[in-house]
Amino acid sequence: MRSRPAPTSRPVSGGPDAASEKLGFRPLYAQVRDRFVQRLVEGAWQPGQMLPSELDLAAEIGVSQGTVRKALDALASERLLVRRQGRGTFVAEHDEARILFQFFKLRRDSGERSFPESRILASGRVPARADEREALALAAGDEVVRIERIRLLSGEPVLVETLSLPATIFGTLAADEVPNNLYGLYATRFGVTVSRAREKLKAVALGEEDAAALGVAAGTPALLIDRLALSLEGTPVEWRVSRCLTEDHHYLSDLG
Amino acid sequence: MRSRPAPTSRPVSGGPDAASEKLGFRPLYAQVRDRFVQRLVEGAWQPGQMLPSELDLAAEIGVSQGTVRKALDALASERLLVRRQGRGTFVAEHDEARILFQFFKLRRDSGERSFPESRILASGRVPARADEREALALAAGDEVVRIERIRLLSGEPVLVETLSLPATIFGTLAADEVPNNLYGLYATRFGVTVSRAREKLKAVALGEEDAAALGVAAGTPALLIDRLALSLEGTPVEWRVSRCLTEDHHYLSDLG
DNA sequence: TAGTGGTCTAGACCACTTC
DNA sequence: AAGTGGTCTAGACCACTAG
Repeated sequence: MRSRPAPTSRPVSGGPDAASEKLGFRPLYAQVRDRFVQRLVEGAWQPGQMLPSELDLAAEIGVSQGTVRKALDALASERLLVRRQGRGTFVAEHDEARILFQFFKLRRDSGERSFPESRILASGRVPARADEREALALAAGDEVVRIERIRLLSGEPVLVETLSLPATIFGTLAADEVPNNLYGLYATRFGVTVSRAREKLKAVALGEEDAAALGVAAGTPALLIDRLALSLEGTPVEWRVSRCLTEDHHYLSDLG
Repeated sequence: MRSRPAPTSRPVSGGPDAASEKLGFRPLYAQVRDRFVQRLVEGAWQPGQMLPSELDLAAEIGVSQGTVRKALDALASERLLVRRQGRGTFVAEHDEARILFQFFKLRRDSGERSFPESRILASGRVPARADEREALALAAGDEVVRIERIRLLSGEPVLVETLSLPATIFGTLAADEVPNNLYGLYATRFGVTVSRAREKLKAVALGEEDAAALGVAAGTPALLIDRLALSLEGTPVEWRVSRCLTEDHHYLSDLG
């Protein structure tokens, strides 16, 4: 686990050494965590796969079980792994349940939540606009896959959204293969795991087109959600701007 | 620490016992955590106060240092305690910096965030309306302290809000003593710690009064934030409905 | 220098799941 | 019964802060 001296058979007995020579100090369990993340990024550990037991991992790396445990617990709290007592530790999957819980904050006012169905309005690979280049950190001349769709809850249209994806990653995405659960597709087809996102919310008046698509009058107030989704490595992989009707729905945010 | 047998001098040697007799199983560190929360609720540990060291607490309760550590770490992750290496463990305070970070999600579009100043429009103790009774779980005939105020960022009015507080707790709150940082006052004057809140967001069109107060045209889209704040014990202590202009501001939500 | 929290280890036992 | 993660303990040492 240390970065400099060649590990002998039983390397670590106290704390870190190479790390403490520098000013920065990175605990052993954090280094182990990073090593595990690397395996996820490389795809050595696939979604749904069961990891070796804590003791096996500890023996392989040459640290104690407790240190491996801290690393695995950290990754579980980041929702990259799922731990189940008696069964094992697994790589998290982007199934609908997880998306619904982690990334979909819109609820019926009654409190129930359901996964929205989607209807594609337009889709294609086009040169990135300036705002798309800025959001996704692209260079001039880069392309994006741009998707416009409408989403319905219980059959009612509640939002229209525009998605912009870097063509360098998603260039081969065809319009007719856009599923309801996009993040699952990103993972299985492109090996990209969306691990977190930041959303900026505003209130706006709907324009003519959006209003028509949603079947309401132009000028109707709508919740604007500007989402930037980041991969495991922290690079932006999706920019999504949604305009939502909030007559019967709300965005739920838990603080604290 | 066990709930049934009278503890002798050195009680615990393995795991829980009384707990495992029942179907439910509550780990030792969770019981220790609960015991610490109780001290916070009772006010035995005051905001800003330094706690005894881990070893002292462990000796007092009769568990190992590691178990006390897990309990303290849990409370620190709930932001009820603040731990600082080399200094000690302290009871968290509701200073402006914490409020700004934990409860105030409105940002300038430029990204900077600042604490808004407040201007009281109206304030008084009145019978609770039906919606207030429902939000705060009050009974018919109960009273609330209702406050209407406007808040400004960099001198610009950005939101109007209505706060409803149970009079049973905050009945003695006078209009002229409402500070900018309310949660700090709740803690110091009423012994109530706001530990978490849930917010529901919608987009609405401003009514005549709100629009006039904010100096914009009626019908301007605004972000409606409906916040219910909960105390340490989990009881609702404040209901707050804000209408925010989002021309130059947005609500920031981090997912993942 | 002393005291605090933070890390790491080692080993025992408990709770849960599966065979 | 075997294997997994979860809890608990005990003790050593490290990093940070303050007097």
